[in-house]
Amino acid sequence: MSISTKYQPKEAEDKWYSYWMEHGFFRSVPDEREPYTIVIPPPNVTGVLHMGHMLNNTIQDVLIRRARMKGKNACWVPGTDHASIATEAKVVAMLKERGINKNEIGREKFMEYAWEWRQKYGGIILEQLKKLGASCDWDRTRFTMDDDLSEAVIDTFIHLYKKGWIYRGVRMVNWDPQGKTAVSDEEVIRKEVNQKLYYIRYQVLNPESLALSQNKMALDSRLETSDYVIIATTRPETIMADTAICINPNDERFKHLHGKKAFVPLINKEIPIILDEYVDMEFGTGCLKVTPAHDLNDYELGLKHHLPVVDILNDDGKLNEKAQILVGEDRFVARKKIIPLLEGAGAIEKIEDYKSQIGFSERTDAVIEPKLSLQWFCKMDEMAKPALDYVLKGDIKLIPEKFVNTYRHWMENVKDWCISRQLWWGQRIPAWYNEKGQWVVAKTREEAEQQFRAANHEYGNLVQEEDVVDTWFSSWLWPISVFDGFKDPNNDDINYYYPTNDLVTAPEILFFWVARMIMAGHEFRGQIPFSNVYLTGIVRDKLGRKMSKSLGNSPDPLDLIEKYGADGVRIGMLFSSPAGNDLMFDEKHCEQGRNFANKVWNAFRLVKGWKVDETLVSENNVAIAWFESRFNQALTEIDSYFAQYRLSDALMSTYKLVWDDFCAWYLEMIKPAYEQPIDRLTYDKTILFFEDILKILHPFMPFITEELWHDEEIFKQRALKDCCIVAKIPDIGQIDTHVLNETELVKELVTKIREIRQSKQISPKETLRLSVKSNSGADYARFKNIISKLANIGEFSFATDKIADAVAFRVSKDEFYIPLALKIDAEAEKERLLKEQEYLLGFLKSVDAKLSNERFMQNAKPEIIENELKKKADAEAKLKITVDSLAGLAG
RNA sequence: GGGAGUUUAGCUCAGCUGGUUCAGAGCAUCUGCCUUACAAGCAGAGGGUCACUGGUUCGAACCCAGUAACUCCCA
Repeated sequence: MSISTKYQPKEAEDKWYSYWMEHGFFRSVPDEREPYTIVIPPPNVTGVLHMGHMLNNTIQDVLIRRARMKGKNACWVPGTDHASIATEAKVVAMLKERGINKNEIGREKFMEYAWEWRQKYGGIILEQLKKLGASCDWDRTRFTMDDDLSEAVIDTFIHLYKKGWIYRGVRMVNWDPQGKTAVSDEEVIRKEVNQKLYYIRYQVLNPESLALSQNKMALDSRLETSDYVIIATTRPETIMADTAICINPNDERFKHLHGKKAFVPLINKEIPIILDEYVDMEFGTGCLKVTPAHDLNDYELGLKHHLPVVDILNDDGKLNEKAQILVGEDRFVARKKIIPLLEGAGAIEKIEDYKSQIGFSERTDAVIEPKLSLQWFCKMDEMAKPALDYVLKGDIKLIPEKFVNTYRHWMENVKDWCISRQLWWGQRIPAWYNEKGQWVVAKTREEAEQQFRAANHEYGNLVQEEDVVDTWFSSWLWPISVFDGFKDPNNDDINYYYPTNDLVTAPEILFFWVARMIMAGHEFRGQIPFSNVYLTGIVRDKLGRKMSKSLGNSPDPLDLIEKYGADGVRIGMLFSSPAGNDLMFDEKHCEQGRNFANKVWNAFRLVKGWKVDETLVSENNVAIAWFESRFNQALTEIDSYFAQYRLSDALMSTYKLVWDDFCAWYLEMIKPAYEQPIDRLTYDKTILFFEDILKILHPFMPFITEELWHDEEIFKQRALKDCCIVAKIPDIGQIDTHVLNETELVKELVTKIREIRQSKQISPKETLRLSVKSNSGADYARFKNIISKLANIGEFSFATDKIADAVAFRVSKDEFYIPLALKIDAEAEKERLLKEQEYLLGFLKSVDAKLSNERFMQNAKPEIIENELKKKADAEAKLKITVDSLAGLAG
């Protein structure tokens, strides 16, 4: 035999991926078949493939390949999203390297560079997906900033604005001072950070001196009072923005402060002491400084108590004139510099170490600043209702189901969506301003002018809104826009492919992507966008840490593919990755996957080496009948696992069918002796089995299966388009439970004999004699060949009585004897039998206890009782054999 | 602080509405094998007080209550 004992993935992978592409197997166009559609969660254009993508896309590819092989018209739409913040950051960095400043070149020029960047690097991740074997319809590749998709974004913006669901308002947003843009809650990563908690004294105004407050002398005397409040803060640089001190009205310690005022240190600003039960008496000093411009909770408190808002920070995080001191300093520098100032003023009580959660920008890693700003918002409440109902009614299934609770919780407490971003890379908001700051929403300048004209407003120098919309405002349209459902709402594609079938994504984006796609589906098509949402877990390392670039604990997927083959890595990802559970990634799984591919490869080599002798008569009919039934039984299991989206279980069933049943049992049963030929019937049947095995393996391991599929020696020459990728998954055939059950007994028998060899140190090469006393009615005669071959039995006989001087053992109710030249250790044998007897008696006792319990007999279902009776009968039969054997030993 | 989830073999996980021989799988471990398909392998074996405590029940890994530890989401 010439082929290698080891499967070499590399060559097969390149060859077959190109072959599939050339022959258009990934291509889908509407036809009369049932569609099966998946739209890819578009990866970020700036991204490179990471382990999360590997898992996610392996799952999608398994689903899509299986659907294709089930005869459906399978369509997997690929693409990328434009990721405004990340991409803009990359482009800015690129320009900086070339010595270009974004603001100097202006918007239009910047966009040219950005497109240039995206042209160059934007496709990397899709190329990487091909290495994995992803069978996407690449002709349908879309990008969220393609003209059509962008137009859809603008049109939907206008549509929602007209409905009154988009509005402008001042809100506290998460401000990224480095990216100089608002980011959504979901783009803020909270991390525990070691900080300091500063205890700062605020002088309390002495009311007795109030009357004298007009002159400076009097002010000094007022400040001389020893009465002060202490607040605890992690952000001393914001004290200049304080507009109140808040205490809990129930706090006995501070009753004397009710109705008084305090002074902000350093700037001596007078602020009221207000009362609110919001303040936690246990935390810090029980006194809270209220800084409405720089803290979300304080902002709400400020609204409630009608406090002024003093914003002391610029967009870049530096202090402005309103701070009065440290103007122009960065917030962190200011924090350092203000401490000595406060110390000098005697305002620092103490400083403690403190741990707290701080928000960081996902994109720039800058500390997020809560900031008040004028933003565009999309109202969520009305859209949330139907989107929630789809899931609660089960029109859309979340897998695993536990996410329904989380989904409901979020949808019932949904907040309006801040959709504007202070960036250029993205769809520019279609709002137009005149010189007076009046504005309209319109698709074009001309339309805007018309609207201004109609309203009798000036429209000489209209300026378009500078901000773009959030990237998710494109992504939520994805399942519709990839099929041009906005541009041409009644086209063949959208009518055929939409609603799509499955969406495979991460639970982290259940809300800001999945939920919003459901909203968009309802709002713009009156339909769900997909029927099932399969939520994958997070890929973690062995220690349970999330894989991330910063930790450096993530292997490069392409290196893994290089090392273990794409098939091996796919298998590795799917092992132990039940839906919704995190996956503790271990390279060992990939190794296991590679080993499995190699196993299939070698099984193939075995079969390939056989020569057929047409004159031989098959002796393998039982083996063939058994494997046929076993195969169909496994198919049933696999189908049911797929129906439940339990892919790792489906894979495991397939793995065991191939490795254990086919390789370890079936092939060993039928394998001719070395260099001996095989009969025609067995050979042909085995080839058919092999072909079926390749088919069920294909969704998991596309490359090796396609490679073997085209072996001309075994399968003859295939037509150009006769490929495994489009082969039909076998239908489930008949299952003969009788042969399955009897074979299980035979397998157990063979294992027992092997065990006896091992324990008595008898070489597998030494033939043994076996006598069978079948009490169960199982027909061991028809398994004679199999048993002889697998257990190396030379003489096979049937007995009606016990045989003395032989190793005796039992499988189920049947008795077996192996006469040995060795002496049987009667004592040890007796001990073994006594132990068995003891166990059986105990077991019987427990069964009898149930059967003699009146309440059990009354309450238990009939089939349970029947089963207990059967257990009793079985145990009694076994007991009798054991007792007889003991008697024989004694005699 | 609010919500959700997890805890079963050394590791990763199954275990459906409680009822099949003192709980299953894969990996890892141990023992014996280079038996001409495969050492990326073959054959065999060992390994668990189902987190803890109590309750319901004829019967609990499974249901209920409490405790502990961990994880995630929201504030």
